[in-house]
Amino acid sequence: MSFGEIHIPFWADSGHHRKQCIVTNLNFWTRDDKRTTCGDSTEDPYTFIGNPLIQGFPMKGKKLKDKMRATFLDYFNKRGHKIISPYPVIARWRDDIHLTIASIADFQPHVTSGKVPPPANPLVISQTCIRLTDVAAVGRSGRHLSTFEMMAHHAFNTPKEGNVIYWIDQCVRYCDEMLIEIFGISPEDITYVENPWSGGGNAGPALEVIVGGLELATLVFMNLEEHKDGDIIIKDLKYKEMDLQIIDTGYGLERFCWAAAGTPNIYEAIYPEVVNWLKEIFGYDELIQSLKIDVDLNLLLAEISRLSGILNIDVGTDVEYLYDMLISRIHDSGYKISIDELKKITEPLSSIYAIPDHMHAVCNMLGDGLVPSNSKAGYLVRMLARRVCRMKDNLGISISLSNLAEKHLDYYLDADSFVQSKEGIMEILNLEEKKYYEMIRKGKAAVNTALQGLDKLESQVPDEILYRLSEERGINPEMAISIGNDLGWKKISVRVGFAADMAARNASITKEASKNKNKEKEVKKFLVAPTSLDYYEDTKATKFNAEIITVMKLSKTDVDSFTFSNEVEEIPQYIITLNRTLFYPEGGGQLGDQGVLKQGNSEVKVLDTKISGNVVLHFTNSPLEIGKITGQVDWDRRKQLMDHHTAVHVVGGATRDLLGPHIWQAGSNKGALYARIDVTHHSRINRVLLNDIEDRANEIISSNLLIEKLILTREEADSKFNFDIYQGGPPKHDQIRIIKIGNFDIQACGGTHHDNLGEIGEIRIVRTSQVQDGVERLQIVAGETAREDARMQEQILNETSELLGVSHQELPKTVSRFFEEWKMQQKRIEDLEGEIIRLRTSGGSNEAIILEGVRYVIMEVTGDSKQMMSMLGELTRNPEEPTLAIIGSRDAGGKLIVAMTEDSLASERHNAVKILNSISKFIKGGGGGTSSFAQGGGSNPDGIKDALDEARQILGLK
RNA sequence: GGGCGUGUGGCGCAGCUUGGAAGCGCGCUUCCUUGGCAUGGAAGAGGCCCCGAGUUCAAAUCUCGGCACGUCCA
Repeated sequence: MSFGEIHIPFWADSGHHRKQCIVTNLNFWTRDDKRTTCGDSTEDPYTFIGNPLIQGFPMKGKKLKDKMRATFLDYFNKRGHKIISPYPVIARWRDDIHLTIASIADFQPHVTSGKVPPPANPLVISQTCIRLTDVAAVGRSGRHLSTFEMMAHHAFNTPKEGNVIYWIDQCVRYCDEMLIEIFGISPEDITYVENPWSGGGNAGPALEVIVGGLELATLVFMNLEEHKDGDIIIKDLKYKEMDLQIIDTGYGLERFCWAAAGTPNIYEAIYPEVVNWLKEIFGYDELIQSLKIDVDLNLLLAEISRLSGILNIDVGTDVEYLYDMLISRIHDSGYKISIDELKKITEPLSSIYAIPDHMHAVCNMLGDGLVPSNSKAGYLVRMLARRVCRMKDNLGISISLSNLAEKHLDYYLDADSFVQSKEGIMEILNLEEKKYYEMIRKGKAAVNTALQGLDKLESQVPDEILYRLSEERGINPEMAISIGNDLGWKKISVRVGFAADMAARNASITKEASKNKNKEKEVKKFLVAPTSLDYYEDTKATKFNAEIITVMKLSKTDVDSFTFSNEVEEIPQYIITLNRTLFYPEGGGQLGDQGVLKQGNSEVKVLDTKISGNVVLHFTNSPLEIGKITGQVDWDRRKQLMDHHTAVHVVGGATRDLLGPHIWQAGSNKGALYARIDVTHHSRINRVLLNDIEDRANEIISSNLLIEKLILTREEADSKFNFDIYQGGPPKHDQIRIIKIGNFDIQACGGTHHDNLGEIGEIRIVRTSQVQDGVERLQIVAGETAREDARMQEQILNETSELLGVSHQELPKTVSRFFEEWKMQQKRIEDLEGEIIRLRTSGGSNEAIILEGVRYVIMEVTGDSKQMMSMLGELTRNPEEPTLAIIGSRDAGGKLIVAMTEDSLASERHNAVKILNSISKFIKGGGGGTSSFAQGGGSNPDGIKDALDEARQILGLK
């Protein structure tokens, strides 16, 4: 028996036979003797359209989903499965994925690795998932969704410990019984296709459950893990059997709904109200009537769904190519319509279908407290929002994003269960829509500029231009072309295959990037006994006795493999490890402790402390002998670090309090000099708001709450608190340390904290900056540093006041007055210089000589090159008075400028560069320019006079 | 996390490739045209070319750093 084959008693008990599909060659199990295909092949059309497969669900939309979900949960609940509430759609407990892509993702990696027990066993759940890999197919294929609910029953077995809840046989029995008894599906219609699953380091046999041409569920029996000594080979990777064996199932809620509704596609089954609303606003019925085509629209749409199920729609697929495929198949099926008519029917529909799907994902993501951004998960929601904007613009309907969201929330979601309020979601979407249209507006200018060199009759736009517009300006190729058409390049179009090339280009760039990423520097492993971390017991203790385990000299490359903060004053030379320590190692954004280690009469400085695995590394300036030591942590610094760390929690809580539940810590850093916290927020935080946050934070501090420190298991922590305890990032251990400041702020955190809030004293928020769109950085100082900061500011003000001789209050006014005056005086100097030139060169002045219709002005002036320029402007700009001017200045090593009135007698007769080159040697320099204007400089200002004399000589003026 | 791009009168932008006199459109001021408005015409004011270093005789332009902003990919 080869891997992936599934032989269970149930097959014989229920009359199933194993067959091989004549199309896909896959093996499958069926009760139907005559069946030759597996059910999911190109020869298996949907049979349920217009003829519901699942009985007893006459409704559509949310009611249908609710009843379907309840039915599923109830079936498994009655069979011993505990119902688990769905997890958030933003996978904040993981650092490898942004979105919850499957129900099993809820339990990875902590439960699936065996470290943490599952919340219940067995369990049943209906998990909202978001997958954006096939987003291009949504609305077009008839079945793709970017957001869906994965209904699932899971069981976690540890056969080695004799603990098996159930395995393949029972799992299939549950599934089969439910489909037949609960959903009324006839037994002959069900096929189970053997199709083993692998991915993400795990693998196992699996069954795809196909009914009526539609894959309703997948049953995965995860029992293998990737291992270098594994004896099972799948897709060139070695696997071995796991201790933990998992029933991982996935039933597509929306697909069940579709099969129950029998609509031409999945969207009509779950979003009927919004689809009809959009059709009405767009005028879809009128469009169809005006086309005067003689086909049954429902049958045509069903046919498109069926064909799309066979054709592969991928991210890089060209829409044009798809239509070519589709139209020939539709002609084969006997429909007499042209490709243009087909496009007119389906193009608007693809948007009308995709909009509610995208809005469902957008509302779920924003509802979970996500803030749109230009990176990470925030970018994904922005991308979806922008797709919706583009689609509604293409449809030509004028409904705002927030209106779409409002409608969607009312029909399909329970905003009450969201972290973010309905108003919050709408506000964010209004901001997003504004940003989108601003991008389009700027994009128009960018397209115009980018196309400048292109002939208006040209039909091809160079690929590079389109790539750049898309990557730098967010203008996708279709949009760029359409803007170009409006701007006068009537003939240009997106070349066939461009989308695929662009996707390939992105893929190769990504591949290249990940290749470089894998070259990360190797961190030295320290294979010594774990250090006892005694700093948690009493965060105020600073003096301790311990024994040295190792002393290691650091080489240059060793030093480079660590990153030291700018608070580390000298480059460490040694690493000392101890059996126990009170030195807190850098972690959770809190910098490492400093201090000293003493041994007899020797004393070494601890410059920094880090942790590697569970070994604390003390970075020192000198070595010590193996043996006993006394350690002393620098308390002033530690106290400051604790002030800052606790302050960061308080400021984070205060910000969330005032700005809303979407405030999430995106990173933090706590040093002795200052601390900073990055928070997710959709707008810049101005000083007024910052003052409010600062006030709120100080208010909390003066309430002197108790700071509780709890140690819980991962299970306890997850069940007792919300996911927002993981502000500092996904948990890395199965023991969770909770820092609880009353009910104001509760977080999992490994840092050192005070016992009472009052010990911080005072918090000042110094400034904000933006780390990326949607992430604000608050720089804060607390405790002694806060007072020092205030003193420093005071000093700067004092010095400035003294300099200007005015009080603090007068400073802004005075400085701005000085700036204005300076500008006016610059202007005045320029005017006066012009006036001087005029005086020196007019009337009887001997510095201007007129020779054969050209005025020659050769003179020495004062001023830098900018000032000389404006003088020359005076001299040579008037075309009525052809002038050749040569002026020199002793400024900065000597400067010479030769200029003449353009297109005049003067410029006809002389060449500025030639004149300059023959006189610049006197100032030991060079220069250049155009034939009517040249400037140069040198290093010998005393040569100016000689240079000007030489010029007179050359020009025959002497 | 990685890449790319942008910052120039009040507003919107060009110039940067290849260093050599800071430009365009709208707006603003004054005047002319008109019964008035729309409009048309003429003249004019308004620039630390984001900040700081460097290269250079010379930087809006090239290099590096900072600040602000945009965008794509994972």
